[in-house]
Amino acid sequence: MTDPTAPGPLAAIAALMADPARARMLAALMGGEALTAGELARVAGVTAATASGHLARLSEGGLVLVHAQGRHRYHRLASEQVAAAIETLGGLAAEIAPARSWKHGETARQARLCWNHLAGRLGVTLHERLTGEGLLRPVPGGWDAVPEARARLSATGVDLDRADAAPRFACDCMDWSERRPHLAGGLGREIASAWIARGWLRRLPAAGEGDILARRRVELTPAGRRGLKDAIGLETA
Amino acid sequence: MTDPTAPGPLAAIAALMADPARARMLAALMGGEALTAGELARVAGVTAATASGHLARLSEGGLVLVHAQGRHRYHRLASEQVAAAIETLGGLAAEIAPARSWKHGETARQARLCWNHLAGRLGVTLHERLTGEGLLRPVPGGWDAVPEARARLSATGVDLDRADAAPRFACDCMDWSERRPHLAGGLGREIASAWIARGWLRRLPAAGEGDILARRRVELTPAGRRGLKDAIGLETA
DNA sequence: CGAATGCTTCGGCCTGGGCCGAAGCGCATC
DNA sequence: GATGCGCTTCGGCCCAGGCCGAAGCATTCG
Repeated sequence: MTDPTAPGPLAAIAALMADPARARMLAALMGGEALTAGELARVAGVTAATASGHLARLSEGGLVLVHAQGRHRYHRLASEQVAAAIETLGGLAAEIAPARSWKHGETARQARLCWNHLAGRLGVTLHERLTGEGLLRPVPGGWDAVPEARARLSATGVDLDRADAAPRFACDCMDWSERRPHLAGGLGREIASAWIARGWLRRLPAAGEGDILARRRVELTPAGRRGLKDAIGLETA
Repeated sequence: MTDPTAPGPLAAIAALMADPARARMLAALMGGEALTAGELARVAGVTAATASGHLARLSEGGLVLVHAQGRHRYHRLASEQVAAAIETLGGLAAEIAPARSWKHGETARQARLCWNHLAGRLGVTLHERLTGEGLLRPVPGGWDAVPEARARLSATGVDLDRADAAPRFACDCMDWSERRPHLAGGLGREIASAWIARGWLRRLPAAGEGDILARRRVELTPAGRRGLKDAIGLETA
């Protein structure tokens, strides 16, 4: 009945992440953007042929979704769960591996994207502020926003209707660099996209060739710093 | 400077989990007990020689700690982080893989151990109860227990001094089967060990040959059911 | 209708690493 | 000490799978 050579579900998923080229692709996709096969081949450092094989395995394995558009094929992470798994594994790697692997990690610790939401010190601080002030209240499976929180966030351009429509309004995602939760779910996604659109957050260029965090780096702009202070009283270092 | 053939930190960690035999070993260690090399060889379904090689890699990779005692060598998971990574990856696997891989999973969804703390519906319900009632209050990086919570938990045999001594008093660990957080940290550990010692929780035997959740299964005893109701008003299904 | 571009498929090469049996080593027991 | 047991090391076998270049489809553009 059961195939004795079956790798087992955990090993099968881990194997998809266990190849350096695929790992680099997944890391790049943690920036939240959908990337073409060619772009992913470049970040992985392999030829198009090799990349194509890897991407086929990733999408067949359910980690990545593909969307053909013209002669391009756009790839993105399949779900919040996938992002959480990569983030968690990355955190473990950072803890275990020699620090040199992450020598460019300092700027990313300040602020970075975790798929579609905000991570790093900024993401964690935001989470602590919102939950500590009672603006978010614990509900089964996550958090709910009190009316005042909705009003204040709405004023920063966050689309709360779209956040409400998500399967999860707000839940936690463990932040590897801070070892504390940051905000995920519909609200986390809308906050990140609104603040980027508003110019409060800006994507940063890669720190160098083969920068594994390349597509995830963001920084808080001066306007963002002022805005956060005014809107929710968040003082940033 | 940087070795171009280096697998990258994420891939290196994933590779350790990507082998079926190693994955079964790690799954067994999620039960929280320290197991000998021989026991792990058996659960992995390989000879002692092969198991020895795997265990060397796991400990060199930092996922597992070894403790020699007489002619036995006891192995256990290295940290909360490692447990969290395995749990998250397992959750992803459960979401993606066909349900048949987890046909015996139903009992484990009710209650199981996640390394040293309680998971499954019971673990999640407990978390919701404690946070929802205000017995645990959000603090930066986790939760703190209000005095009444300390008194009530203490009455169930939980050693709060040992919980306080842990690097984290109480924090969240994402539960794969429920997709909600359960309680980890020092408090999570002490709760699990106290309630097992008190006979409120009982370890269950494996559901069959090659049961990947074998060493993690627990059940709430009738005494435990009554005790939880009396102590913290937790009604269990 | 070519020609260029993005991507996939195919075939062949090659290495990493999983597997075992046999032998070796250390501890515990007698 | 001698014997037994748990575990590791060594040597050799074998195969999954990563890599590429070349060729084959699509799509878009001139």
